[in-house]
Amino acid sequence: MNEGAVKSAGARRPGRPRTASESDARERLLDEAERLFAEHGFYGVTVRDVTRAAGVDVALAHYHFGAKRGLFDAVFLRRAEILNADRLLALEAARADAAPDEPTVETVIQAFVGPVLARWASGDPGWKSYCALVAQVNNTPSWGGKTMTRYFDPVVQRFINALRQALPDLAEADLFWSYHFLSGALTLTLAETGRIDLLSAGVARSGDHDAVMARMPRFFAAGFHALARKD
Amino acid sequence: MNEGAVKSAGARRPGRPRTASESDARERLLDEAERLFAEHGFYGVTVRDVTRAAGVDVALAHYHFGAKRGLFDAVFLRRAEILNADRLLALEAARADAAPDEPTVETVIQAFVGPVLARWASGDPGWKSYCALVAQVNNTPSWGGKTMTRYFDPVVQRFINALRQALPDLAEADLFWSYHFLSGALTLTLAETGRIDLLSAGVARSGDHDAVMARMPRFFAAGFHALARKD
DNA sequence: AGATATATTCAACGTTCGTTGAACGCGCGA
DNA sequence: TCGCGCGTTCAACGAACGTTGAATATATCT
Repeated sequence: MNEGAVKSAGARRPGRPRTASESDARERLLDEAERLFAEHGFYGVTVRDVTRAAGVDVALAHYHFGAKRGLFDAVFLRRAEILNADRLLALEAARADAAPDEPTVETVIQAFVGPVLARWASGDPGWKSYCALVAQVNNTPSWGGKTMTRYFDPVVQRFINALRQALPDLAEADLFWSYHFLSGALTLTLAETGRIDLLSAGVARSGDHDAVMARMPRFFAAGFHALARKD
Repeated sequence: MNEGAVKSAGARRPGRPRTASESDARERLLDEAERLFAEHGFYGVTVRDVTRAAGVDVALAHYHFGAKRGLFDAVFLRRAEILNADRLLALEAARADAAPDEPTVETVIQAFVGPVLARWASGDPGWKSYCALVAQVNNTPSWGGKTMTRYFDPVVQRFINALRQALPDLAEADLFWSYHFLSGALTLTLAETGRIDLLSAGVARSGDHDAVMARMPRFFAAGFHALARKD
């Protein structure tokens, strides 16, 4: 008999029939890769780390995803699509609520940060990891900008347009820099490094979704408006 | 004769006498490590990458810095001390300018971001790399928070105090979250990933120090004030 | 049941990793 | 001038790396 896979991490039910496409080993590889990449970065994780955590042979990762980078891209793509759909829905809802007016700056920001913060605070550790991963990529100089652009900026452009309509007096450069500030604050929040806990001696807690949601839209709406004022 | 070190990167002047302690190979190792760590992260760079770039043998890195992590820490510490001193000086200058009043929120923010943005835009590639490195560490979940706290937060606390004095009505949690937002925006700026260039089709440029300095203090001062308003 | 396709493991490849002990060169104080 | 200490190179260790071709197990189809 097969005596490999000594410490199988899987909850694999042996009797259940399964079609080829719904392999749960593949899903487990994605989950473990997500967790490990988020914690240690792309180069800080080996393919063997991932396959060991998933309880499968190292060759299986290459069978499903090709090279190591393919595995990373698959991880990054999986939830990006969900997040983009969430955001577009939230933007449309904000537009519907405000009709026949355009939604306010604060409402647009809420539609932008709300979906990701909700997933982040949902209790699903997969989403927590994914958010931390995005934060790291967004601050990676060599290939982070291009990666973020590719996966997220088509939707981001829609939000930029909505912000532009809400702030007709804001210069174009101001608009993009303001979004840039928002993006940096959001990703640092999602990184959840624990620094704010230490700095504030516990007054503010890294994972406090409600605290962020209560402050971020108002804080950044004020910033956008401040740059729009010409004085 | 020695035929190693084929492509020596050094501008080593052969005639100059030098005491043991001012070895420029050591300095070159720090410079190259800084550049490479900033670009690819800690795990994305091998000790051999660094020594090859510095034009020295791989064993020399271990002689000067012990393990790989020692090299990284030496890189991180070198400019942290300079930056902290810069910031304290700027804070004192702001206080002196405002005396006998307390400096405004916008002035304190200026004293916080001004020194690092000035170094960042100074044209010294070493400082550019260092800033990108800090950005990456600040967004690293596993050990980033602790590292930032250790090297920077003693000085940050002084700025927090100054902000507290400028905004007596701001609740403590609001104060720390506001700083957190500022920190995220600043580090994403320093990361200089080029994403904003792509997103704005060139209207905003990643490395544009003047653009950031002209917007950041006003933008974030407005954010701080917005959370202080109780409505 | 037998054939077929997909999923997974086995075993190994060549390379590169971080690290180390010993030797070497050389300026400087005795 | 001798030797001593520091900076540096040499040569190599064992381990771990990403990747691969072939063998094996499992599920589906005829």
